[in-house]
Amino acid sequence: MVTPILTVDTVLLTIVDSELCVALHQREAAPFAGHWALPGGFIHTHEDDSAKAAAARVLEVKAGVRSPYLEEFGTFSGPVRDPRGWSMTVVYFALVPVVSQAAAMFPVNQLPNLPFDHSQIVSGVVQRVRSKASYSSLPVFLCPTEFTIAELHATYEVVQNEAINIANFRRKLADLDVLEPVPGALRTAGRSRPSQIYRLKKRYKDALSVRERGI
Amino acid sequence: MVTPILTVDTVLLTIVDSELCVALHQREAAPFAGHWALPGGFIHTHEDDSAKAAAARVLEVKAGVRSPYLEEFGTFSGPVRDPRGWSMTVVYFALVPVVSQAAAMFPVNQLPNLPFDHSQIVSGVVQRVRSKASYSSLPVFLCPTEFTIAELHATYEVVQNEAINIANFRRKLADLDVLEPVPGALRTAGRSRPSQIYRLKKRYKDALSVRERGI
DNA sequence: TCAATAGTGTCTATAAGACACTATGCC
DNA sequence: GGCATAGTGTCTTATAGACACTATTGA
Repeated sequence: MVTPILTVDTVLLTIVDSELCVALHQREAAPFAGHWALPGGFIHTHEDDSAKAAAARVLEVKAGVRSPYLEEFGTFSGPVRDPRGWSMTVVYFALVPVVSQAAAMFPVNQLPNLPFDHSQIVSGVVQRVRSKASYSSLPVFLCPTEFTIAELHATYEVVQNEAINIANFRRKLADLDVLEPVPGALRTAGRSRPSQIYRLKKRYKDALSVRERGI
Repeated sequence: MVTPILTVDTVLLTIVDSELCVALHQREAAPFAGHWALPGGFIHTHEDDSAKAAAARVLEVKAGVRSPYLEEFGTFSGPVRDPRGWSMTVVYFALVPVVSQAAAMFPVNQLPNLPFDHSQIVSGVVQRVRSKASYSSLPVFLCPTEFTIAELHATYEVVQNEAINIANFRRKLADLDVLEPVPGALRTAGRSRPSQIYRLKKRYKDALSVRERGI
């Protein structure tokens, strides 16, 4: 019995210029050396405590990103997806506010051709993120640690790819109960009323708050 | 670099005497030979087209169950969960109406001690199934191919572990639009009005219908 | 004081939940 | 006819969505 090839791959998402973007990495080794692909790699059994830990390591090494929101998406496997033989990859997705220079970011709907089944993986993840955004606090992980409601609202609109009524958004956001105002912190932009700055409550630092009925 | 041990495990659920039950299998080989555990095994790269196909094969061989509703739950991995070394398992869960004699069924809240992290896996799957039941047609896969609304209602109540108003249940079930009446088929039980027999519409044979706002 | 964005209040439409009601079989 | 369960109608309450309104700053 031949042992399958086992890897982890990561889908690192962030927003650049009001567009949802994914990090790609130029492969160094065969197969597909030189091609853009998702940051991925083998599990190092001597240092990784889990597949998720391996994914976190890959993100740090290949994209310069540390401890983002990280969630398992699922596995992809089969005899033909990798030319080297029967393979399985465990896919994780991560959301970060900004990305170091180490990673090249591509808008999710203008991707180059990707090797393996990476195109399919990205579109699956984007679908999942859109879906979870519609009923949870997931998109806050695309914002910096401190932000205004207007900024978070814009983030939701980019992820959902549709206009969201800001008044109702505020109400539902209050229901989620994930944010706290930074005391005394206001942001002044132009000549309008300054807005309150918020941050995530501690207990939601790496958890989601979920609503029964949509945002 | 040491290659991880890679397996699939399955959580086969069904309802026996109004209780949600899981199939366990007595392990033949070490480690934990003789212990009750989830049906699982290695991927056979020469015959399995995917990890999911491996899970389907395991279910057929170890539990005598063929082509049920089968969904990936997630992976569990790490250096200590298997005494043989760094391991990963991909967990799939299956829902079936009845179970062949091949499998021993245990109520999910009266399980024996299970090896590896199988207890944690079962409770995770049960939580996921309960959650999906609350907004989708998932529990129909626990019913035989033909059933009455009352039977399906009872199934939902077992899965959700709470009373569901039958009148509202009918309305929401109609919204899901997954069932069709079997023409002319009625079920008579006792001296009351016979009930219409329904079956799944073809296009939902292995897909779910999902509602925005709960069942 | 006016422009601009922050933030609140409220009306309407729709869906959920409770529950009374009718329907239809067998005894 | 009456018992039992199938199945429907409808009233009340909660939530979503639309949108008008007030608040607060800088220019």
